[in-house]
Amino acid sequence: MKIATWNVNSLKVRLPQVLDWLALQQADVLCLQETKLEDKVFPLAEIEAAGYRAAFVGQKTYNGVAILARRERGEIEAVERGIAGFADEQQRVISATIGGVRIVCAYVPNGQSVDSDKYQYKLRWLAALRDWLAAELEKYPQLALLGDYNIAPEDRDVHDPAAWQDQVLCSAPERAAFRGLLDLGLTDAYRLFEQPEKSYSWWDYRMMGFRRNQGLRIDHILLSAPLAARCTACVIDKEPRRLERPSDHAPVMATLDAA
DNA sequence: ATGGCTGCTTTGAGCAGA
Repeated sequence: MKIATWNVNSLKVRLPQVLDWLALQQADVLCLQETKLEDKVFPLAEIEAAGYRAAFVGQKTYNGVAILARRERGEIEAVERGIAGFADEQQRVISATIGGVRIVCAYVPNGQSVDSDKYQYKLRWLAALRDWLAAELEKYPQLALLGDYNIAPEDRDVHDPAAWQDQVLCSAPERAAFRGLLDLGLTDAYRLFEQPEKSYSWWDYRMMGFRRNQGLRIDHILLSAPLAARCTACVIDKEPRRLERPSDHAPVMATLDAA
């Protein structure tokens, strides 16, 4: 079972790339962030025509998340939107069960800068996510949290750690929040395996960030212990970032052995 | 030192992203 996450920065613009990527990779589950689409205009027909089902929640202009699942994998079950107990107008979380695996698709707030109100919202949001996930893991021991975390967990996930030190995406409180998720018993699938140095999942559109590999690793797949035991690979696919009109994020994909 | 790109918005300059 191949499960993946991709911040597409507008599904309206990136839908052809998403469909091409699914056909190429044959991913079973793809979590999308920043769809930027209201539910009434979500391209469900095109996705179904490609052999996938979808659960989604969105809004105009900002945020928006979706879970796509290959029809052969069966129904998308027990769909839940948002973080229970955390009222939030921003559509950043959707969860569902596919093939016995609880999939949580998350778009963590960006935070803008460490001295902004948005940063405080990000930290509150992450605390609520952790508390909610603690309970979800009791209900669903086979749980994967996939998405755009907007956190580079360690300096090795940053092209220029000195420049980014204490900046948003890299600050100590954000990294502590990331470790708080690991403390729930989750494992960073990417770090289960030997990986190339200077591996990133996001590159700034400006200043030829991608060509110079000036990036950050901020998109992650965290696995509960039973799933980590089944994980045989985790990769960042940089190919879509090379396309015309790319998202600024690359997809991340983990492979799980049969249970 | 600043902004450097992209997508979006009751179309056009400003926002948000990271």
